[in-house]
This record gives sequence, C-alpha cells and structure tokens, in this order.
Amino acid sequence: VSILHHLVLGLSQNGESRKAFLLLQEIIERGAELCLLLFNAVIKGLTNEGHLEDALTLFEKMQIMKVQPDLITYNHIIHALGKGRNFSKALGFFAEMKAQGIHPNVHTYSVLVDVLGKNGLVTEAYEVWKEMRHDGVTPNLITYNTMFDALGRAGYVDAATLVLEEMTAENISPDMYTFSILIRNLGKARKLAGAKALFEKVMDKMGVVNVVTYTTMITVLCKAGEIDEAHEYFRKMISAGHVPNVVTFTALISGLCTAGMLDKGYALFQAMKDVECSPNFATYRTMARAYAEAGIEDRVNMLISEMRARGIEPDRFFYSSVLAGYKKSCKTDAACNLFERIRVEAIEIDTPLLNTMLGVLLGGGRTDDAYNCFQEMNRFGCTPD
RNA sequence: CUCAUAAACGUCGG
Repeated sequence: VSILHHLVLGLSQNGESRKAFLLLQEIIERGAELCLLLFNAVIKGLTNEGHLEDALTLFEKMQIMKVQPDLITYNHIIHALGKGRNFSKALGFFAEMKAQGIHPNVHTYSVLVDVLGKNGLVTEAYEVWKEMRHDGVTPNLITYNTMFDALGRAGYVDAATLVLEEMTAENISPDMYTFSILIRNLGKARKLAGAKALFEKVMDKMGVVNVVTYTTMITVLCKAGEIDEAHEYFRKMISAGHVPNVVTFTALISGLCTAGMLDKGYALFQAMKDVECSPNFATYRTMARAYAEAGIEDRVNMLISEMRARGIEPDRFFYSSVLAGYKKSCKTDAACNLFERIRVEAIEIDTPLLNTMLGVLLGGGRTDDAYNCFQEMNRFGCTPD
C-alpha cells in the first residue's frame, strides 16, 4: 500500500497527474489479479512447509472473498494434499477442477504422479499418466523424471526403460535428474553392474556429472557392500573438482560404518569438519547409531553433547536409531539409560520409537519391563500399531 | 522464470 501510494503521490505531485490516474485505474482493475497471485504465493509457502490445514483454510477463505482459484491454486492444493498423503482428497480436487472447466496442465499431472509414486502407489501414478495422455497433455522432462522415480521406487526398472524409450522417441533429452534417478533405480533393483555402466556411459557422453550423481553412485555402491569402490568414486569426484557435501559425506560414513569400518567412518566424520562441511542431524544419527551398534555408550553420549553444542537437538528419529543400535549390541542397560533421558526431555515420543524400545526390552529378556512399556503407551499419547 | 522432478536418515514389516 505504501509503495503504491508513494508512486501515485509522486506522479501526482510532479505534474504527471495523467499518469497517476492511469496507475490508479490499473490498480483498481487489476486488484483481483494481484489478490489471486498473492493467495497462490501464500498457499505455495504453506504447502512447502507442510501446513496442509492452513493451505486448505486459505483455499476456502479466498473463495469466500470472491477470489476464484485458478489452475495454479489447484496445483498447489493438490500438491499440499499429496504431501499430506491425502490422496483421495487430492484426486477429488483434481476431479473438481476438471468439473469447473479448469484444465489440468503438465504440472498438475507431475504433482500427482510424484506424490502417488513417492508413497508406493505406482499403479495409481500410472493411471494418472494414462489420464494425462487421454486428456491430450504432453509430458515434459520433469514429468518423465517423476515417472522414472515412481517406477524405480516400486522396483519396475524394466518398465522405466520402456518409458525412457518413449521419451527419446519424443525427442526429450534426459538430464542429471534422469541419470541420478535411473542409477538409483538400478541400485535399488540390485543391478549394480547396470548402475555402474550407466554412470560411466553418462560420464562418457556428457563429460561431467554433478555432486548428486556422484553421491547417488556412492550410495548405491555402499548399499551393495562395495565400500572400496564407493571410496574410489569419492576420490574421483574430488579430483574432478567437485565438492562433496553433507549428503555425500553422510552416505560414505554410513557405508563405512555398516561395513564394520567404524574407525574409518569416524575419521571421515572428523575430516568433513576440517573441510568446513558441518555434520547435520542425519550425519549425527548415522554416527551415533554406529557407535550404539558397537556398544560404545561413551561415544554415543559424546556425540549427543557435541551435536547439542552445535545446535542440533536429538529428535525421536535420532533416539530410535540409537536405541535400535543398542538393541543390536545387546546393550539393554545403555538403551534404558537413554530412554530415561528421552522421557525427561520434551521429546515427542511416537509409536515407532516405543516399538524400538519394546524391541530392546524384549531382546534383553526384560519381558516385564516390556509389558510395562506397552501398558504405558497410552500415557505417551501413542497407540500400538 | 506465479505451480511440479533426483542423492544420505528411525522400529517392525514388505
């Protein structure tokens, strides 16, 4: 308001009253348009931050205020619902927009394919894909990548290959997203040789790959137990001038620790700090779990202090991970000590966390304690699943 | 560029 006011005033007071009037007219005429843009912008923000309820409320509010949602508003709302795993409602809005004569665009279909695919509903994602084609909407690179992701998560590597051919036939060139997704898909399907071959082929044809592609490859190799080779890729990316990020480090640390090379994992954990790459919650979780699995309670506690000092508060994901580690090393006492700390802290205790603790107690032969813990679930506001 | 896609991260299960 202030900015527009000064603009109009400035024009008015400088012998440009004609221009001032034109501006005023435009503001009046296009107020609704601006309003819609602003609503969309705010709904987008709410969606990204996961505030589904607020997004829906705003969606209703704008209609009460006679600002009619447009295609983009619907896209945001469908995205919000999908992120909130409310797929039936998301599809409901999808149908609603069509009924309103608002034709979904390629973004709409991409969002639907994405949220369905990320939640294991690949069949439904493919239904949406078919509907998209039926509606005459042409998928673009992002839509294809999204579909590759959905297929890969469901283990349909070969189907993804067919879709890739379709994409090539439509003259759409793959990008780094495509390659990372496909490499991960191959890794997930235990096709290590295929993953490596693809990586090398991309290297060959494109000359370069990015940090994500390298990290994907490193992760695939680590999960396949090929830790030496993962290390090799790590060295290669550095000599190619890439800067490994916190995800890269965490992936490799995880690989080293899982392969039983705890000391090397910790060395890398220290090394990343030396290159100004700060460990994050996932890094601490990985490292702490490794020490818990090794039954080294002191180290776990040291890490907890350290992360706190760096402003990272352990959360329920962190704790359940560490508890699971203690279960593996049969350190039932250490787990109980930790659990005592958890309950005095204001940590949100959820069912999976309690499930983990139950596993610890049962594994340690503390059947009575486990039973008590089970009985106490309600007190934590949790229900058994 | 008003909107959509890739890498590390919890228990059990898949």
